[in-house]
Amino acid sequence: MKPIVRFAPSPTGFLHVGGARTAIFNWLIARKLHGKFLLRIEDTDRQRSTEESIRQILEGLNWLGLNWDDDIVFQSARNDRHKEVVEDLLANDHAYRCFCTPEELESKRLYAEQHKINKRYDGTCRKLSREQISEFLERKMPFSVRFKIEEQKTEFTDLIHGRHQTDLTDMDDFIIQRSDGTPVYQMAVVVDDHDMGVNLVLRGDDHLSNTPKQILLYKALGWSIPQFGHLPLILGKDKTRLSKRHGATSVQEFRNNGILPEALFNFLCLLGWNPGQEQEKMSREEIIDLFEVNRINHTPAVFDEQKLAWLNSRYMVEMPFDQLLFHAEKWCKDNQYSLRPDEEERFMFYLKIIQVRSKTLTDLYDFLKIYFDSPQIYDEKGVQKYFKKEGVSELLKKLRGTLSSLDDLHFDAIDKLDGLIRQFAAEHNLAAAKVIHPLRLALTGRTESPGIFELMHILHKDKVISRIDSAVDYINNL
RNA sequence: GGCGCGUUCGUCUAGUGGUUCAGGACGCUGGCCUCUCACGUCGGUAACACGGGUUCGAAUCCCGUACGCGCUACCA
Repeated sequence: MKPIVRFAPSPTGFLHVGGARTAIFNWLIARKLHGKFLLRIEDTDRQRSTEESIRQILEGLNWLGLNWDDDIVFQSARNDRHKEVVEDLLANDHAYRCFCTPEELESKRLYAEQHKINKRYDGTCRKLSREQISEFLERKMPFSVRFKIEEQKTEFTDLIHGRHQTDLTDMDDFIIQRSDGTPVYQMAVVVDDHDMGVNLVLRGDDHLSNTPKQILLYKALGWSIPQFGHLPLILGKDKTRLSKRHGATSVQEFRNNGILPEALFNFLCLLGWNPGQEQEKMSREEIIDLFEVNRINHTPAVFDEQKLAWLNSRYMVEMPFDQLLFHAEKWCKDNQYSLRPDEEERFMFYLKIIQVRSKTLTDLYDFLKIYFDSPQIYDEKGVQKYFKKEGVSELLKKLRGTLSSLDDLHFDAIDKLDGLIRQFAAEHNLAAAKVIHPLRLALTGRTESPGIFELMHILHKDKVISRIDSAVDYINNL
């Protein structure tokens, strides 16, 4: 049977990585077995749901490449249908009206808690007579609708956890419709999943204990029960549920931090699922191919940002050049930097040598900035170590003199620059490093960078000279 | 409180009764490379929560304990 799965976020915030992973796993099953991946927005909580959140969630899914099938279902638009099903349940005696007020229930609960007795609903309204009910209805008393539990236990096989039995004897006759006529979550999911044809529900572990209730509803309605699979949660470093205080948790934040979608996708897959092979960096196609629900773990996994960073760096390094160029050009355009035709070749070369040093897109952009702009600030430690040394200003000035007397063509050959700097150092009785380090700081503002001779070639004569000048000024003003 | 889920290196995990004094990856760490950084490369580090069983034999099966998490709402 082809799986029809769904992702059903409630639009009360950004797309969380936990939600994203749930979406990914669902998407993978659908794509692997040529089923459908549906999207439903659970916006019944009108207070907390926002348009902006919906936008963010869709954007996050798109960014991760999780395309959905069919039209998006908005739960709030299905109120009438939910009511209709509740009416059926009422008519078939699978549910009953409860006229207890929230206040009454609350005080009963409190009492039960204090006296350490079972605090489940006492079933007052379950025993109401026909006459009482019509009387209450006539008096227009508000009521909620409760599901009548009649079975002793339910049983189902969870795709991830295996056989799962629940003793129903101490479960409440749970509410399925609020007194304002809106359905409660348990009711809405069942109706929507059924109507959407969902036959496999893969969701977070936190719904595991709710599943028996839903199964009861399916049975009462005479609907076929989907398969269920419950994914372990994602935890933060301190092993508690991943939340804002653990740092970045929304897909959007990772995007802003220069993480590539394919890296986050790949990483999230590895959280709780094992491909059954040692290779961990996998393309979307490979993952679809290897994905198996029965290789999903049942242990909660800690979100390891360092490993994500590593994976991302692999994606950066192995990125095809045209893609790298695409990102670079987009950045240039966004920041209004442009190249003269004679610069292009050197710029491409620069891209290649900064690629291996960029662990994120942000790193890449930082390197690009070095190409276009003279250093605005110099690394503080570098200044201490190289600029505050005796005679550095004079040394750079002399170097500037030597370089400025060179022909432009000299900057086209990296090995010539190499020879020149080493010779210059030798003439001043210095180790080459003594010249290279201050020069690097002058050209980039940093203590680390790609090879200095490559850099001189890339920046070419004009930029090299003017940056040395700025550095000399800076040193003289120290 | 009740019910449920879970527990292999710091982290992600492999492992489904013997071929494992537990394999891979990230991290950390030592060397090499070197103008710095990164990459690369060769090494190192470190785990079956605890206690009982079952068995010739247990990380693997069973039972307790501890710890963590979830549900127990007219939240989703």
